Amino acid sequence: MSRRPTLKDIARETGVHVSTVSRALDPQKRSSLTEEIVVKIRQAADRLGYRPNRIAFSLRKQKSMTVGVMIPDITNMIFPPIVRGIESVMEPLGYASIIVNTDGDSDRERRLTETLQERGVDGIIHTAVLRSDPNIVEAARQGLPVVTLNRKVEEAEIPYVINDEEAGIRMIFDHLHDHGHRRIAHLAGPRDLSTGLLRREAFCSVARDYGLSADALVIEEACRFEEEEGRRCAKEILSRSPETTAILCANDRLALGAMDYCARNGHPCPDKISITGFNDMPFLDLIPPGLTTVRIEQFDAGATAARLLVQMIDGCDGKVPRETVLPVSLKCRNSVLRIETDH
Amino acid sequence: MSRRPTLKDIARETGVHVSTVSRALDPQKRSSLTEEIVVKIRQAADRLGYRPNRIAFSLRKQKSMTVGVMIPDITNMIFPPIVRGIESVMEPLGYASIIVNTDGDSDRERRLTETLQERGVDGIIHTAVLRSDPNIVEAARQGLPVVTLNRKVEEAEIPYVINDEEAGIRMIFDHLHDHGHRRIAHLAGPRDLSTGLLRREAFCSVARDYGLSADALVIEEACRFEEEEGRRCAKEILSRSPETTAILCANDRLALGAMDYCARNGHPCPDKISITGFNDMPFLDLIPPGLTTVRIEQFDAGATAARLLVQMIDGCDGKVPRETVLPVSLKCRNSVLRIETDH
DNA sequence: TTGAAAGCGCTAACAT
DNA sequence: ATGTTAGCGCTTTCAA
Repeated sequence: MSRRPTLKDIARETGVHVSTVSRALDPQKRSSLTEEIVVKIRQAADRLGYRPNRIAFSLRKQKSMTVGVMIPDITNMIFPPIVRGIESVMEPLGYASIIVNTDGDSDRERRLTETLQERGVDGIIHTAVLRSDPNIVEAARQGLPVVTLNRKVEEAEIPYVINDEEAGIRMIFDHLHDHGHRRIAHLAGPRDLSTGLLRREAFCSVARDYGLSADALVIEEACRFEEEEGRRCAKEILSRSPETTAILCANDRLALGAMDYCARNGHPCPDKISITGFNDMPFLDLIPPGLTTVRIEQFDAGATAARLLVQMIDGCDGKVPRETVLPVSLKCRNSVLRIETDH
Repeated sequence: MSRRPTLKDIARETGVHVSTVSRALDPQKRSSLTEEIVVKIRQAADRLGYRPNRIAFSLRKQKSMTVGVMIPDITNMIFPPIVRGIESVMEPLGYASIIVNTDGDSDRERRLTETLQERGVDGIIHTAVLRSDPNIVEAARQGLPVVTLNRKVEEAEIPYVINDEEAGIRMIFDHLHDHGHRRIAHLAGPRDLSTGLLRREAFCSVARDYGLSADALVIEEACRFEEEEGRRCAKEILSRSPETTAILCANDRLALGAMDYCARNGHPCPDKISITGFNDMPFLDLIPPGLTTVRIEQFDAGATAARLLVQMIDGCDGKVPRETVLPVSLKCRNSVLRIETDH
């Protein structure tokens, strides 16, 4: 249990200076040394079981090879794939990720941002729910590389990666319309979350394109992206507008809640009402009747954000696109019924 | 975008020595300074927006205030709650966690263990699937604090936190037996995963207690904890032993797969066959008919492991129990039918 | 009560 | 091609 060997130990062992050892162990500068001494040093390093001390490295180079990943809550199933996407590009480059859960709490978020900065992270990937967040913007303004995921950033020159929410809503609206649905209600997400707002706006926009007037639209807004809110809003929609044939939900959990409510109250999906989701979370295949939804490539989103961040860290800020929009796709299961058009 | 202020900057600003600044900012040693100068220093620190450099701190104190968390795969839904449990005790103490995914790959695991050590983690929480893992054991032997989750460790003096698998299997077996089931098959997990083996052994042990001879037991072993394997093994069980009235599965995903197979092949659960799971993963409520399973408190498991690790880091090794067994509970839904006993 | 100086392990500019 | 030296930002003896 003796302490880890350092360059100094290897230097003593091989009778050279520590800087020589440092050079011998650095693939970049190895070339400027005698083959013979390099071999000797590497052997000694192996023999002693030398492992570089990244902390000392970080202090010296002012580079921690660490990035911060801020997410609302890792237990929300959409985030693990994002995290793995980030890891898939960061880890091979030698970066470690410190993942923090903000719980959407802005106070907590501020503290965590500070913590990450104290730890000298080289950059931050900020997977946002809240549409505005001063702390991270401030950090970015101070020169810390930041990339935002899932949120358009107006405040600063922060590059962001988003999914094509608008296209997704359009796809699924088209899909419903193609199946004869004309009375399509929207079970919207919270307006203060970016996805909630974006999808709602997209819904209105698409509906307008189909010639529906804005005030004729049935929209019910959930307070949170949770099943319980899905149930509540489904009830509201059904009572306010009984002729509704389809509910286009802002995400899968709301849709699942809506389905559950409808099933328990004489409107089984899809026979009596069609319901759609957004996200395509895992295990949807196992939940009857099978939710038709919009698939988002979470892993890719994470990987893309990571690649952008690395570019920024490497100082290629100029080449980093301000906006990256990732394609989404329609995932058809069995929650949409083809119905007769009225006329 | 000027660089972050350091102790030296505050020293210059206030006209004192950096060591004085260091003391003034350390709650522990503040007492040995003049009230007046402490105030002056703290004000200057605030004004400059001073944030301590944890990397320099780490190098000096040989303590990174960072722990490594090794898990197989964060996208496996049982792990996020564990991670949050760990975070819930670590973060308030000032520790950050570096989470790494091993994918059950022993080579990857070796590399990641080294990476964590290079980064000077103060300890590691190792959430294992594989029953044996030389790398982490070696690290522990070298004096690195290590706590293992979900796995009994024979190899070394590593403290471990496990769930009471045996009690869980017994509960659910009792439950099935109480409901009249006598022909209970076991859909076992992979034998090389700790939970797979433990639950299988528990099943055999309980069956023996009920007077069933070992060679009469119907056991089918899955190669992986996945739905597809659940389907395959369910088919196998049904064809080998058509009189089976209940399948006790080693985890929820296997149970879900088994349910799916049975439903599609004329044995709907629970009417024709009763099926049980293990873990109580999220969303089980939404999947009909509702899987009866054993609930594991993943969050608590993570928190418990974290508390043990902190104790070890603090040098209280003596007081750390070698074994911690967490209670589990029965979660009844609707996948078990009461049937008539034969006699 | 405060200052001076050393050093954690490493890299890099400069010197030889 | 290798050695010398300084220093990243901090804590901590030892002196005063």
